[in-house]
Amino acid sequence: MKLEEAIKQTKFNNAQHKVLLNLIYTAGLVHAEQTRFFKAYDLSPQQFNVLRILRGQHPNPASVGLVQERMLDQMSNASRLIEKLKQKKLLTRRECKEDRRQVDIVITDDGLNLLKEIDKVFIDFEHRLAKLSNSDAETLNSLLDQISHTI
Amino acid sequence: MKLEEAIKQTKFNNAQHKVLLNLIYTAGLVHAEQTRFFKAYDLSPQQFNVLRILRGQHPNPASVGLVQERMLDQMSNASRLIEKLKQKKLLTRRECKEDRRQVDIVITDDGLNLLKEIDKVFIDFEHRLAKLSNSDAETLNSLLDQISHTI
DNA sequence: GGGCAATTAATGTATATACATATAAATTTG
DNA sequence: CAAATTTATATGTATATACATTAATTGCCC
Repeated sequence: MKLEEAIKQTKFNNAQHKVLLNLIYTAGLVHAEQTRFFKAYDLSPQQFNVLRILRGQHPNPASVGLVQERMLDQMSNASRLIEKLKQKKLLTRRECKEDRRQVDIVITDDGLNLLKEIDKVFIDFEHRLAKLSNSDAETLNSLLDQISHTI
Repeated sequence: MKLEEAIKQTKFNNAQHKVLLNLIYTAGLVHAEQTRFFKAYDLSPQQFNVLRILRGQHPNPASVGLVQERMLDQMSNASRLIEKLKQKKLLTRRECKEDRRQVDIVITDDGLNLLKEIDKVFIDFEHRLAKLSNSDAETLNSLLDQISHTI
């Protein structure tokens, strides 16, 4: 559902004001769909994000800090997210030999298999969410970049 | 900071995949800035949203349901948000005479004054966040509409 | 009018998040 | 090399959110 219908408002102060509402609204929709999608795998979108980061490093370990700096929203709970994934046996966490402040985090075979399973349907899912031509998608990316670049 | 720098990733599967990351990322930045902005008024962005909805109805009362359906993200805690604003004396809540299941919610003079104060700087703040030409802003709105329309 | 489904709001609960602080190890500095 | 500083991670706490459930009231249908 488009913004106007969703919030029952047809007039906006200006296009910039509407952009901000639309951005938050649309991102919220996308986030909700992603949450629903990943629920079938007992993951949150962020947990999936972390697993993908770990796969990118595999077979090398990653530290909590490395995961955190690559996460989409860098809040302070990478620790707890990782703990959750460890409980599900999707990653291992052990003290780093070289720097005992750090922990070595490695995705497990279970984690890799889960990602492989998700891979099968993930691209289709993303294209369903972002139903845009390549050129529209590129335009959208560049406009979003304009915003994030100045914040 | 742009997406690529923020998540230290320069290659994406395709433009659609990047759009989804970019959308969540940029909306997160905007949301964080809004949270920071409203903190000076001891409000959350959602609380501000609720106050504006109530001002739109003033001097008529609004029900919890009406507020909820106009909110940007319609979660289930409109009740609790309203309770918070009542504690701050920014609105009043009383049983609705016509339908005793409902409650009549009205913004107080304190609430209206607070909004008036925020109004003074809010447009500038929004233009700083969405630094786009009118035509770019309109393009962005239409691309976001394309996404939300199909979800 | 009595019983039942639908509506409205509030609450319970688990998890997520923001922000501050704590703890421990490494690094710098005098 | 000891003290102070910085860095890496974990934890505490308050609030936010998603989702399910409850409680009260209304409207409907017979």
